[in-house]
Amino acid sequence: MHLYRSHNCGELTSSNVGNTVKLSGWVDRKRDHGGLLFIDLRDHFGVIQIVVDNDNKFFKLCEDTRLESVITVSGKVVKRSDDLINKKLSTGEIEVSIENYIIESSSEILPMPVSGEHDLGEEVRLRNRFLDLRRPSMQKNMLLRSKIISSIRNKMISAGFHEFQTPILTASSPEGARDFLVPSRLNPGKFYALPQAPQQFKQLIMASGFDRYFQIAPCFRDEDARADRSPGEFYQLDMEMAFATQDDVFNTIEPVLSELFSEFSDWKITSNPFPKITFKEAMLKYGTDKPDLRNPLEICDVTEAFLHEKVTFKAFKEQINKGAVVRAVAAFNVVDRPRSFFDKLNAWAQEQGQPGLGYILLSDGEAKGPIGKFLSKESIEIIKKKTETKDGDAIFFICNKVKEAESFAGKARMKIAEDMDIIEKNVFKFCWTVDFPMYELDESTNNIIFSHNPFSMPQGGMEALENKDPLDILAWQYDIICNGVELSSGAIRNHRTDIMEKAFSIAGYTSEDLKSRFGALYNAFKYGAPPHGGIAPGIDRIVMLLANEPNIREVIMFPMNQQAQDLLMDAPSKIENNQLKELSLKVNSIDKLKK
RNA sequence: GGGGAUGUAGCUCAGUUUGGUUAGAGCGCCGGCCUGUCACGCCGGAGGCCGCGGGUUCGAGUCCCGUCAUUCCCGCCA
Repeated sequence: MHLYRSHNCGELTSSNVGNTVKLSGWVDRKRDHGGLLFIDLRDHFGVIQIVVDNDNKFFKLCEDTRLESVITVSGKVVKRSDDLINKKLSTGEIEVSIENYIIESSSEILPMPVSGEHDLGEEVRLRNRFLDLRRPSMQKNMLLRSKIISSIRNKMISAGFHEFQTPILTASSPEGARDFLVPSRLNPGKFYALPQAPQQFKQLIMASGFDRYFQIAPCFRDEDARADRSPGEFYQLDMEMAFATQDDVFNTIEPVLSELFSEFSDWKITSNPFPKITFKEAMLKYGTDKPDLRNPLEICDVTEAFLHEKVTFKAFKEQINKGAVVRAVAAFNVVDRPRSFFDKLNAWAQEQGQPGLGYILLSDGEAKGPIGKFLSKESIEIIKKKTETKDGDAIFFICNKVKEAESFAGKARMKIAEDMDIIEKNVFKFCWTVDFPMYELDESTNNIIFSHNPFSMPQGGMEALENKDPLDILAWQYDIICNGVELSSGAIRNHRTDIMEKAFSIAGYTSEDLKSRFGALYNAFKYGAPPHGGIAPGIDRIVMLLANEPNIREVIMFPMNQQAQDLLMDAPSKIENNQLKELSLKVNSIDKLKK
């Protein structure tokens, strides 16, 4: 018989009754009855009950074995009598009566519970991640992650893509997020950067004549964390296609995502093709470029209704005269809600730093509510028509400068729907946000800057760059959204050096800037580059959605905490002086350093 | 960098509103009892810098100031 096991802890059934088996695993739980002792033995595959009588020579040893110790037992598989069957366990019809017992590795007193599902503090979980990961829910998440990645690889390969690795030690890129830097020993004073994404490499792969590239790519960005943003590093399904239009990219990635989501979830999924919403429309109707379409409420502009001469609502009128707009969120069938429903929303708005959340209630053909009395018949008609509301509905108003109004209306839309409990459940709602603007105005400097990726192809190409107002130019740039979570940005790239120079010059860069900052790409594109485009959905976020976890750390094996510290490995850590010396580095104000 | 929440036993938390005897519970741990449990049960015990520092007070887990840590959000994330 094998040194450690003949079976795993999850596979034995009543068909094995009478067999002598050997099992290894962790002591999940013990129930000591003095004359009789039960051990729940757990491994990756399941849990099985081991039973020992007190006339067994191993009884005392079993009693003394601490939880989470690793043991090897052998014994006979015994059928449990009908009244002793445990239906919660797949192995619940049987148990193993031990004939031999070996402690492979005994456990000290645990710093946190392992068996059972407990709410535990993040810190203790991360510091003892190897224990945390033993818990069935974490085993399940990690397995899901593995299967998702494997499935993605299969789908991409069968769609004609090839996986290539790109460098981890590369050059710092001037655009985008803060880089993680790595000092070079052989080149004193110079630094590598970890890639924020393999963006330039994948475009170089296209310029190198490969047709369809993908990679489960590690990406590194030194930015602050969020619940859905792991600090430091994350993974993307990075992909790029030669001779591709925007629709080609959509038609390629949509089936991958929808098949993936239906493979790993029972929830309803948006059918292909996913709806496409322009950036402009998204900002108006949803107040964000990542609309959560599970929420049926929409925003619309009703500025016009408040301009009417008979409207006496000065608070809005004065702001409108200064250039503000009024956005409305219509909430259907809320007339019977208690006053507290509206008061709570108003209080919430004030917590958000707003003056409040004004509303009207349509009832008996009239507009009631705090703002109702200021409105004229005509203006109410305009509002009803624009918001498509009727008696029984309420309309909430937000008046502010366009950007602020959009953003707060977006928040209010979600908050109102949450309070109404009308956000659709158990469903994945996908959409594309398309037609992002190529440029935007930097409000602090009044300069025109790239609004997203400077390598996106402007819609209309050179002609648009030469003739249009830069702020009106759209880019072949798109995001894919699921339930309000941005899974990825992508773009059709600018593969023409002449259009690139023009595009950069509009944002205030000279052709020398372009060459020095993005020399490799610029150079490569001088010698014949295919039109190309791609996208890079975030793997961690996909797994998070499919695992239905609210926090991305639940689907990452060894995540860092919010301060970008690995509590298990104690990273980042101090290094020896001779290491610094070898790298020609000196650390300033060392007394300020923590620990 | 800014804002909110939290910080009490190894773990999860109560106690803080209204300052007042020796700071409690469950799990875990140690000891005892228990032959059918499966979150086993029962009895007993150990375990506390109430995050840290300062202040107010006769007296501070509780009030005030500061600070640190964890977390969520804003900024940031082409």
